[in-house]
Amino acid sequence: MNIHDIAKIAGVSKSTVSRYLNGGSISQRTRDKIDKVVKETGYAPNQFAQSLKAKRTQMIGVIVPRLNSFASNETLLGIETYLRQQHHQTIIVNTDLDVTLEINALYSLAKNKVDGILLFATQITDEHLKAFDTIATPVILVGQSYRGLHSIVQNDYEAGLAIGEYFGKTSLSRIAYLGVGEYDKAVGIHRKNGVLEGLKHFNKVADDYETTFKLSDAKERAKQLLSAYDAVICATDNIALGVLKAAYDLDIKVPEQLSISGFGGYETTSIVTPMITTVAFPYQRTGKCAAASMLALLEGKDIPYLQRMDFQIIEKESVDIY
Amino acid sequence: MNIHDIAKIAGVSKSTVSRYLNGGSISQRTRDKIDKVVKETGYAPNQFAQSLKAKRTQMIGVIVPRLNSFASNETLLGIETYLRQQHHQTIIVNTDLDVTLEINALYSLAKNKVDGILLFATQITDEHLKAFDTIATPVILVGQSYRGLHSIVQNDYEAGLAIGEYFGKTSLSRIAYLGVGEYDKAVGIHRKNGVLEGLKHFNKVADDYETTFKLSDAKERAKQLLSAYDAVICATDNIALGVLKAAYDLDIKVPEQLSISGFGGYETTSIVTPMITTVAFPYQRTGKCAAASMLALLEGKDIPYLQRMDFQIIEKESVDIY
DNA sequence: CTGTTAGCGCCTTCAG
DNA sequence: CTGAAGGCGCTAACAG
Repeated sequence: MNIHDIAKIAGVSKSTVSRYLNGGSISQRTRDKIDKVVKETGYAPNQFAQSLKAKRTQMIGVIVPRLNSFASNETLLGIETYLRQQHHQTIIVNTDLDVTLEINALYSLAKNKVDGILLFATQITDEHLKAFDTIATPVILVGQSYRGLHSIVQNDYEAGLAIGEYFGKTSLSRIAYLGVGEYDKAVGIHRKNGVLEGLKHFNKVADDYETTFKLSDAKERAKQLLSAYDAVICATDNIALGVLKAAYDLDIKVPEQLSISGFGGYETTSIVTPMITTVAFPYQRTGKCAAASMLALLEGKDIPYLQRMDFQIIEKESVDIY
Repeated sequence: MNIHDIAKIAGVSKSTVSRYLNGGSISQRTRDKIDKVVKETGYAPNQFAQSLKAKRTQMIGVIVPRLNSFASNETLLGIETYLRQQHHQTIIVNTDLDVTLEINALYSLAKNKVDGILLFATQITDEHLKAFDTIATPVILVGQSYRGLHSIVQNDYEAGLAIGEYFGKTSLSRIAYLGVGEYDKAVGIHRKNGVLEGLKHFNKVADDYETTFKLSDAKERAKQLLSAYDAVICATDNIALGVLKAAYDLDIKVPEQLSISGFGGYETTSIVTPMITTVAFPYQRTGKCAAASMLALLEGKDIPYLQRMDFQIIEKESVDIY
C-alpha cells in the first residue's frame, strides 16, 4: 500500500496525495476523498522514502555512558518524553563508559541520519572534536560543557558552593571531601571547587580525597579514613551511600558521629535511614531542555552555547520525595 | 558523497560498487580500487536508500511502560548491549503506563519499519492483538506471556513458591502479602499464587492485600496494617521499601519485630539497612535473551513461544551485590 | 488547485 | 566479472 495505490483509489495523482500528506493546498473535496481512502486502508507513508528526499528523519540519537545510573535514566526519561510529544523517535546508544564506543556511536548515528545527537559526555577528547567535525550532524553536550559546543550542564559550581556553605554554618570542623578524578570536569573540578570555596567563606577547609563513581570503591576508600572526620561531603549520592555503608560496617553512628552529604537527589538517598543531605539536580527537566534545545537548533533558531540548570538542597529528614 | 561519486572516482559503475558493498563477486583488482576510494572518502551508504529496497533496517523497537524502574532499565541495558554488539540500533518508546500510547507505539514503530518489536507488556488487550495483526512486524513480549505470542518471562510462580516456602520454614505466623492488581498477570496472579502455595506447603496462610507499584502508595497502605503482622511479603522490592519506610515511621523494628521481603533484586534493597530478603531476577540476561530471540526469529529460526528465566533468593545480610 | 516529470541513493535483474 | 537500466515510495519544481 503506497502513495500510488492511494492516489489510484482516490482517483487523483500521487502528488496530490503527497500534498495532502504534507499540508499543501488542496480543495476540500479532494481532501475528503483522500481522507476516506487513507482511513479505510490504514495507509501510512514509508518513512524511508520520505527521509530519502526530505533529509529529515525525525530521529534524535542519544549517547549515554551507562544505562544503570539514576542521573542518566532520569535525563533520558525527560528527553524521550519530550521528543515523543514532538513526534520524534529516540535512538539510544549505551557506551558502557568506553570512549571508543562513544566515538563509534557518533559516526554510526550520523550514518543513520539522525537529525541530531545528544551526547552525555564525560570528557571531550580530540577524537570527539574530530568526529563532531566530520559528521554534519548537530551535537549538544549534556552534563559537560566545552567551549564552542552547545552544552547543557548542572550548575555544579553553585551547587558545590551551597553545600560548602551549608557545612560551613554547622559546628562540624573535621571535614573530608570525597570526590572523583579531574578528567570529569563537571564533577571532578567544578563541583569540588564550589564546595571548597563555600567552606572557605566560613573559614573552614576540607581534606580532599579521590575515588571513583562506583559505590563499592567509595565504600572501601571511606573505611580507611572515616574515623578521622565528623563530616564527609561526597561528590555524588552513590559515593555517599558507599560512605554510609562503610560507617555502618565500622559501627559509626550517622548522623550522630558522622554527617554525610551527596549530590544528585537520587531516590535512594531519601529511602536510606538516616537520610542523607543532598543536592537535587533536575534531571528530567535537564533532559527536556536538551531535547527542546536540539529541536530549536534544527529549526535554525539560536540557542545559547551554555545553559545551566538550577538545583535544590535537600536536607536530611526534611523531605520525602515520594 | 553517494554510490555514484564513488563509482566515478574508482572508475567503475554504480552496480559494481553496490556489489562491493553487498559481498557480490568482484575481481580482486576492482575490489582494491573501490576499497581505496571508500577509505579515502569515508563514504558510508545511505541507510534509507538501502532500507527502501532491502526492507531491513537493522533497528529493533522497544516499548517500555516506564523509564524509571530498575527492572525496565536493567532489561533495557541487556537488550541494548546485545543489539549493539549485533550491529542493530535500539529505538525506545516509553509509554508512561498509558495503554493508548502503547498501541500508538506499536503502529508508529511498524511505520518506522523496525525489524522487530520487543514489548514490555503489562496487559494484553484486544487492541494489542489487533495491532499485532495489522502490523507485519514480529513482536516478542517481555515480562508477560500470552498464548500464541512469543514471550519471555520471569519465573514468577516458582519464585513466589520459593519465597513462600522460605517464610513457611520460619517461625513467623502472622503473615501479610502485599500485592498488586490482577490486571498484571505475571505479578498480580502468578507471583501471588506461588507465594500462597509455598506457605501452604507449611500449613500457613497469608492475608492478601493490594496496592500499586508506587512506593508511596505501598507505604500508606502498609501503615494501616503493619501492626497486625510479623512478616510482610511484598510483590516487588519497591513495595517492600515502602513497607520499610512505614515501619520506620511507626517505630517498628526491622527485622526484630517485622520481616520484610520483596521481588526484583533491586540495588536499593541491598543498601538499605537492614537489608531486605528478595528474589533477584536476572533482568540483564532477560534483556539479552529477548534481543537474541528476536534476531533469531528474524533469521527464520524457530524459538519457543514461552521462555522462562531463572531466579535466585537473596537472604538479608547474606550478600552485598557490590 | 491539480497532474506531470524528475530525481533522492541504492539494489537487482539482465545482458554482455 | 561488469555495466546499463529500471524501480523502491516519496517529494518538489514546473506546467497547466
